[in-house]
Amino acid sequence: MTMTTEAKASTRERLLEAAATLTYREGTGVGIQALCQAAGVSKRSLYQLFDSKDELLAVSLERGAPAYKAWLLPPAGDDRSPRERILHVFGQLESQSAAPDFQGCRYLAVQIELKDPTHPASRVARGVKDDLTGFFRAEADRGGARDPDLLARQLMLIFDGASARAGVGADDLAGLVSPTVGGLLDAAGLR
Amino acid sequence: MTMTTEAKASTRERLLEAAATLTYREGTGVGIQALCQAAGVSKRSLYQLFDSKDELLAVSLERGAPAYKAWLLPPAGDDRSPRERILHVFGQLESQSAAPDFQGCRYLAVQIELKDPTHPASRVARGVKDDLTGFFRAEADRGGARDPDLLARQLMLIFDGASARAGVGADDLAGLVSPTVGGLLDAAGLR
DNA sequence: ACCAACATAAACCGATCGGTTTCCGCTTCT
DNA sequence: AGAAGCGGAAACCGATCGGTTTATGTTGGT
Repeated sequence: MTMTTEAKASTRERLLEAAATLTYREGTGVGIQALCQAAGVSKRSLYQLFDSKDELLAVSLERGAPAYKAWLLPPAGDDRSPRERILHVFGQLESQSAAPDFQGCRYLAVQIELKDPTHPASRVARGVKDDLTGFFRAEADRGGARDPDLLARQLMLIFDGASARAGVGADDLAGLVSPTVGGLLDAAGLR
Repeated sequence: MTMTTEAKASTRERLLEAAATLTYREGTGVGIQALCQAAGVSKRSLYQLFDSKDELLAVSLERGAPAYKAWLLPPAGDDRSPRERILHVFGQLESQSAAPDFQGCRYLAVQIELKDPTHPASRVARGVKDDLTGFFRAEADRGGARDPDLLARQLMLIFDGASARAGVGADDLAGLVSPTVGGLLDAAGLR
């Protein structure tokens, strides 16, 4: 057997990483030539690892999702209150928005750029967004919100709005997100 | 004189209209071939009316801005309260979001698609967004909000968030926007 | 009736698109 | 050492990109 475990997984990983980086910075319209060059991989290798550019984008987005969630969401077995756990998410967003290369939530951007909701990458993006909505609703529920579904939708409104505004450089979110979310949680009666 | 008034303005107008329609539906990446075909105009005419595709996009966006504002904002000499005037904007957004071909705010989409903020079309889009922010701030001020600047930023958060969420089909905004904005206005002490 | 301006269709330009194929070097196993 | 296969470089495919040019109407003014 040829080292089944431990694997370096290099060529595929480099492609996925390059796809993640370049499509975020330049949009989903980046050429596969640029992708391959950035990854140091030949087009030949690309097309024997993936069926198409679309699939590469989708897999790249999907592979990055767990890390994104792990970074955005609080640990599962957290002892903090739902309120604090929800605010944690927005704190992460706000801190990320300070980065010089921040361009907003990549999953939202992908859905906007690829107008077609049936595009594989768009489907993956929608799934990630749905997961975040689910987190909000679960916490809203746990915190005894008056209308957990409504609160979850409101939080997503703020999340995507903040992400988009900061992503296009229209706002830096400083002193904006926390009070807004706080007000929402108060109004929802989140204990 | 060759009919200075009354003008049919056909060729240029058709191009601007086609640009508005197609870039909204398909994104800023549409080819000029498709643009010309939709407008029933030759590429030659395009390039003697505009310097480049980028300029065409920018002019198209700019030409549509007054109509957009007229539709979105309440009449200038309105006798309604600031609160009602602000809610009018969100009512318009919500009603627009029901349309089957709604894809979110085109000015936000343009900024996200063209990552480059110096792109002429991106500059135009930013200007329109700034105008809306200015409207919110003016109304917040007039209504005696505790912190008019903060309220304006919050309202833009909601506006862009709602536009993006509805645009990608993640939410239909029904029963979501009005209570959320209402809560914000209450919290800001808008009389 | 003639002329000038404008708009069209279509060929053309070099560059790039997504995707395929050929060739060749390098590693790795036997 | 020899065989097998992975992966990189690069040519190649037809199509399209943004943009230019030529040649052919078509129109309206005098």
